[in-house]
Amino acid sequence: MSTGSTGGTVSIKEVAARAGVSPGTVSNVLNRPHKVAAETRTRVEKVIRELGFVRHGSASTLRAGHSRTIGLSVIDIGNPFFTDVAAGVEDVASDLGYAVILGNSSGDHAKEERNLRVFAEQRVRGLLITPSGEDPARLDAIRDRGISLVLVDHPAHRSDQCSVAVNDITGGRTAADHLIAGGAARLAYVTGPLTIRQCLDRMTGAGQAVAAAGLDPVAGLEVVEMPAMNARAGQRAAEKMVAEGRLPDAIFCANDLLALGLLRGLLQAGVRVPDDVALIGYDDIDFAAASAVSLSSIRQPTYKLGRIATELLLDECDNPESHAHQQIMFQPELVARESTRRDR
Amino acid sequence: MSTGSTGGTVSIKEVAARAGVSPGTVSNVLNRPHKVAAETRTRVEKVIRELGFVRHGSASTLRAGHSRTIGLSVIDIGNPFFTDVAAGVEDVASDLGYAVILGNSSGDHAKEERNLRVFAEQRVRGLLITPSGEDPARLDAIRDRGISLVLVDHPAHRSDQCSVAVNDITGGRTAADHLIAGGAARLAYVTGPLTIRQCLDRMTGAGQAVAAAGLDPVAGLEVVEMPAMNARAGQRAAEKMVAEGRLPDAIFCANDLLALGLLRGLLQAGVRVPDDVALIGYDDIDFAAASAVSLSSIRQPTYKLGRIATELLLDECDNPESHAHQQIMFQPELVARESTRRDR
DNA sequence: CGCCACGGCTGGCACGTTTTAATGAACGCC
DNA sequence: GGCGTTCATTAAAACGTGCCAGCCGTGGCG
Repeated sequence: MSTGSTGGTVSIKEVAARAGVSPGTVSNVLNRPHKVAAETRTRVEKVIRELGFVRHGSASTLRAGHSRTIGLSVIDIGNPFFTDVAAGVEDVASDLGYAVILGNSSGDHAKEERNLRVFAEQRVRGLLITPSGEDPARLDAIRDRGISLVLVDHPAHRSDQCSVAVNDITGGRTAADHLIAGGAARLAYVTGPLTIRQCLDRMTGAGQAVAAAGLDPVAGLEVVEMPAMNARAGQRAAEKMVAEGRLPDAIFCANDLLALGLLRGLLQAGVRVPDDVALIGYDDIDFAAASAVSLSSIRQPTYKLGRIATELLLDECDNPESHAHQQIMFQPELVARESTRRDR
Repeated sequence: MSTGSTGGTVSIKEVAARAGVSPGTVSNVLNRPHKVAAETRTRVEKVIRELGFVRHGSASTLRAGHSRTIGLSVIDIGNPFFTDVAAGVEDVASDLGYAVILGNSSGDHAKEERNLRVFAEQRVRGLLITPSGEDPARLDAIRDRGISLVLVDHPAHRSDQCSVAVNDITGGRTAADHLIAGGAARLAYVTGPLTIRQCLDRMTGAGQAVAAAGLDPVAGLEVVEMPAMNARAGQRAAEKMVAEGRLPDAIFCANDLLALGLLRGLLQAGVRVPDDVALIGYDDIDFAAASAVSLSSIRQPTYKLGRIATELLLDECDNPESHAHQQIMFQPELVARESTRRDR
């Protein structure tokens, strides 16, 4: 522990005075050490340590015109999918000296708007966003403000923008194919709002699989749309389907939270999984493997999504000339477990 | 959508010019609207909208001497416990116009240090921290810098500081009592590093229960210390205990992630839960109820923890005089499920 | 009628940093 | 020995906002 008991805050000026140099030199020590004579540099660094000086980020941002923070706007921080993404983001950002400002929209459009405003006020260097709705104009407005943008889990609709996504149509088709291969002829798709692109794409993929298998495109895929995408909504969906007495052969859930809730609801109602109904989720969150009946799912490279998105973003920020915009699309992967075991 | 196509950034000065007032008046409109005549105010507000002006947070921070951001330092953002806390924090902060900067230490002391440095650079108004180790001096150093501090999930050791915690000793005792009441005589405690206070306290509580039940204080509570507190560590603990062939009557895990991993490991090894071994976790995360054998646990008011911590912090920031420091201690609650069912 | 009070607004300085042009010192070269 | 060159450092001007002192005009009161 050093002597830095200055009580308040210590500025570059005080460091300069104590080290017998000008403030400019201290600034150089901080930002362009190579431009400073070795002896001077070590002397200044010593004073910095002694005084416990830490650079005033706001002053720096104000002068430099840009900050060392990025914004991360997600739809539901309670969903392990986004948590994994956030972990990837945080790791990369932290390594490169950036701070991450977290914004959780809870699917609420107004709240997302408010978060974006906060990001704008903070003059974040860049923004990672999982847009909750289709609204290109709003995103363009942000870009016009000079804030770099990378779409996370959402393909870009223009080539001058980075995005990192996973093919949800393929994922939906893979899931439905798997269920059909297991012998299901009547499928249900339990989803969140279909205004969410992911939900819609996964449905599209499932529809393709149903059609390709020669099943009835309407009766073959019943769609159950819930207002939320958490475990509670899944449980309610189960209760609803059981109450209405029309259970399909197999159920595909738009994410694992829905699937886990649904699973619980089915089991409580005495429905056996996979014997009575097969079940598959989406995301392959950690808890999918540990559930009552281990849950089949579609795995996405979540952590990697966060890492790569952040790398793209910071590359765009730090090397604006050499940066090449990329739209990266990963392919999801089937993870078959007990909930779709076919030996029935 | 307004006409705000200024391309770059628009300052208070331009707003002032366009509205025919001085910059000071615009500042007043933003910060002390009541000091401005209604007519002038609406005119300025109109221009603000038209130009798409958004306040430069850094300039504001620099001048005002404090920012509208708070730091949140957690140990593992992948743990639903912390996610719930973060959700509570985000909700309150967002409501009061504060931005949350997220720092995830992953239990890494150096990384936590680095995050604290970033927080200091950003001149966060306050800091919510779940300290990963006992190091009061470091926290005091932060307070000396004038940054308000609220300890989350950790009782304060001094009365001039706010903290929000849950009684872990009680929780540990409750868990062990429950296992003993179920007929267990030989308990094991599977935990993360005992340098973590929570792990230690829960062990202390369990030890009290063992002693109170008249069991052997040594043989009655075997301690298995793992380097991490996630599902993987839990699974490894199970494999280890099974391999060594000495399974206790009941296992108490320091958190649900460990317990879920352990549960999976036990089931894979053919050990029946609760028939062969009873199992209880800690935190009562959402997924505890949905696991293979639904998991008994100790519930903590997680979301509330985050909310109240943030409310205390922002009260301390915004009303420094009237603020009364509080050390809040919640009591945890037993949630009994299948994994400790006693009819064996 | 003169004076004061007050509401409403303006002007300008300060916050801490970065950056650019200028300054000084040291040095080799014609 | 003067001169250009290089290197290390300095002085000063921004960046956009918040705050304070002060200005002006109006209206009430003695």
